[in-house]
Amino acid sequence: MTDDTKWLNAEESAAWVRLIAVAELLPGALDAQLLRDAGLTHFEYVALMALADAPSRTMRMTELASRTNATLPRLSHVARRLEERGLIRRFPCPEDRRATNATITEAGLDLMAEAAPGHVDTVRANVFDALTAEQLEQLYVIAGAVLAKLDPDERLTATSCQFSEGPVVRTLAG
Amino acid sequence: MTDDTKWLNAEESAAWVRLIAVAELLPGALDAQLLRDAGLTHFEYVALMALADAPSRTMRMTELASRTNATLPRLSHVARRLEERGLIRRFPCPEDRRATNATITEAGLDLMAEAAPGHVDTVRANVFDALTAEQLEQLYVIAGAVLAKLDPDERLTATSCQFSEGPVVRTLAG
DNA sequence: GCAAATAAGTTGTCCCGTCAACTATTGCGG
DNA sequence: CCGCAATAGTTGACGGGACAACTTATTTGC
Repeated sequence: MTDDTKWLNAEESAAWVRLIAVAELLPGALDAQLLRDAGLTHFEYVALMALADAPSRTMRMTELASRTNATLPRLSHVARRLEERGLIRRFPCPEDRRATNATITEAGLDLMAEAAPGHVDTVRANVFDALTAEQLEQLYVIAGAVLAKLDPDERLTATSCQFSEGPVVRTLAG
Repeated sequence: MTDDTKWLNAEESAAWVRLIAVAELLPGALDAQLLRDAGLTHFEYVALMALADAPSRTMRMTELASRTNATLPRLSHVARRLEERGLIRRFPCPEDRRATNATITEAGLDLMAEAAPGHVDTVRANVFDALTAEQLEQLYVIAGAVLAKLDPDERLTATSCQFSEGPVVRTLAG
């Protein structure tokens, strides 16, 4: 039986098992903490953060969907729920009346301010506390190389910094 | 306003954005290819692979759930569907009559043999083709360090190698 | 040995995401 | 300009996963 498939060697296989395990467990860990402490899924958190970081805290639905790797129907459902909770507001775009703009509300910003510290703690506890400075740099490079394949247009990474002294914190600081 | 939260610095924030993007995109890419070419989700693929690699191609439901990071109800639903498709069989465990054993069938092994090459190709195309040998080693170490936090019991990684000349391939060759 | 506690699975319900269909608006070719 | 394709977004139906309730079997404690 001929087999021209280039199977993974031992090193690749071992690394793959670990990478898959991380990709499997990390979202669950983030969701669990955010749901428990702020009633938000990680997806909702990212979407709200994207709005908070946007100019005038407003973004088109299509743009937001692209940045968060969501389909438009998914984002529409999520936006409806967030709007019902008073965390965002939607209104038709003046320039293109097909489009809808979403804005994070003050209540939304308050919730983000409340949720962010616990989330950052979780990120540290699960990831960065385990890494050296050197490994942090390596992770950045490796993830970048993989993303060049998975996300060649850089839809997900074309975002301003999310956790340092960004617009949200500035907003909170007044 | 005092704030004792240790926010992410620029390097950490940049690495985090990329890591989250990978964790977000990778499962979708794997699911898409496997669903298209074999009608299997990545979760089903991993579950079948775990069975194929198990001694006598059989495993307890609880053990399989633990290895695949699934709740027991979820695995039960998935197992029912896989059984309806003739890919696995379930039968009560003789030693503990509470328990259920799952076995992958010949049809299941055939499907795995059919699906594996395309899956490995996808893994290479999206991950390993982008990495140097040095980065492969770094990825292994970094993912291991993160998993020590996320999965201290090594439930997900206590598996035999999945892609090199393992039991599945031997079964196919024999 | 028996009752209570625990463990293994299954089933049903609810919620979220995907897909398909639909509306409304804009852009484009003739 | 006018008709048609393309774009933006919403809605409803369907399917998968989480959670709770339940059944059955085993273990533990007395």
